[in-house]
Amino acid sequence: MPTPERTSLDEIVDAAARLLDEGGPSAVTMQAVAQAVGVKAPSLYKRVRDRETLLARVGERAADELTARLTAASDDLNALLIAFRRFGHDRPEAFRLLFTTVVDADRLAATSAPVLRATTSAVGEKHALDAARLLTAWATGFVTMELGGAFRLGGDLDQAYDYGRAHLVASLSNAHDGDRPAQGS
Amino acid sequence: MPTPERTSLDEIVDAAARLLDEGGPSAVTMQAVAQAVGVKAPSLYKRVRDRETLLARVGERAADELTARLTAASDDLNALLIAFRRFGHDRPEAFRLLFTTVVDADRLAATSAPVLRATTSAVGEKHALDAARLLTAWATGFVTMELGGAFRLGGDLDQAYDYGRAHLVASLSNAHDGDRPAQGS
DNA sequence: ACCTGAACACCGTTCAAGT
DNA sequence: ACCTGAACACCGTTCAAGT
Repeated sequence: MPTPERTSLDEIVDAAARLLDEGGPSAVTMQAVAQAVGVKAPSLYKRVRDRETLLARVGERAADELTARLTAASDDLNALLIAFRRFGHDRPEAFRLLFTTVVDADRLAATSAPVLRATTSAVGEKHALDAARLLTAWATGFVTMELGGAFRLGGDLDQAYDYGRAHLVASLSNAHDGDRPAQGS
Repeated sequence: MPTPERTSLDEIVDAAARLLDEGGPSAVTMQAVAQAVGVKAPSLYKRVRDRETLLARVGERAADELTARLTAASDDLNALLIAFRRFGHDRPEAFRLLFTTVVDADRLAATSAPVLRATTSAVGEKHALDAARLLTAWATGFVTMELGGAFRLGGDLDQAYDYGRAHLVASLSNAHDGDRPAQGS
């Protein structure tokens, strides 16, 4: 006689994401997740291999949310960089998880797509990937250091981000003109 | 009758750093550290408050090593950026720990000093801190993403780092001329 | 004064037994 | 077919007892 399902993978990942946001990775215990969805810890292993893959699922959700935010930023470099940092502020633990767990190649490509479109129109196809890596590395490092408290030499961090963003966007727009199609062609 | 000391804080932190390098944070158990220095786990609590502060000590060592490497890079922006990445490659787990644990302000200032000297001569005092943050954020993000496997859209990562480094150093050198003292004055 | 065995609370995970 | 209690191995940490 089959027992009715008392939860689902979706509900489990939801609960894990909520616990992560509220208390960091150490708060995501199998027991806490189980209690949040109304079962006992061993039942979770019917839906998920182990804690590590559960956290990987949470990381995938975070990647998808970031992709949605970046896609909504409409291929504008400044808007993309601002949306990226805002995601880090809104969901710091999810942001950290993104760069801790390994995300699959397809999802990675989806997240990168809006940035690549924007850099392609800024510096041309030839250097679009290099430019995208320059921008995402900078933004990732800035937010990582900001969240980790590594920026404590004074000054306004909003202004520091603006400085870097303006500098990068301007210098990318000015660079590599020779590699872009001539204007008006 | 006093028992002779069978270990020391230095030896304990050494062992923890070695375990971190070899197996990541999860390999740094109090039992493994204790065994490595020849005592039982409870004895560690005579020298260190708890595991978290032990990892903080390891992080401080890593910060000091990075400071030494950057100081040896002699205030040249390109050399600094290359040395920074090399540290990440040589000690990936220590690198990650640096941006996970909170390092104290004095040590942070010491690590930043060589970079600030180099950016001061590149863009002038007024924007030295902004420029230092731009460079360290980029390098931190690049190495973090590289170590985490977030760069998988193809291409040579050495070349990608060169691209970013050359772009940043050149654009910083060209920018802010108005804020620097006139040449030869 | 340092070290240790024993104990405690808390993990992740497995599995036989229930329905 | 899903759920659970019980159990296991393994953590970090405390503390009374040893020397």
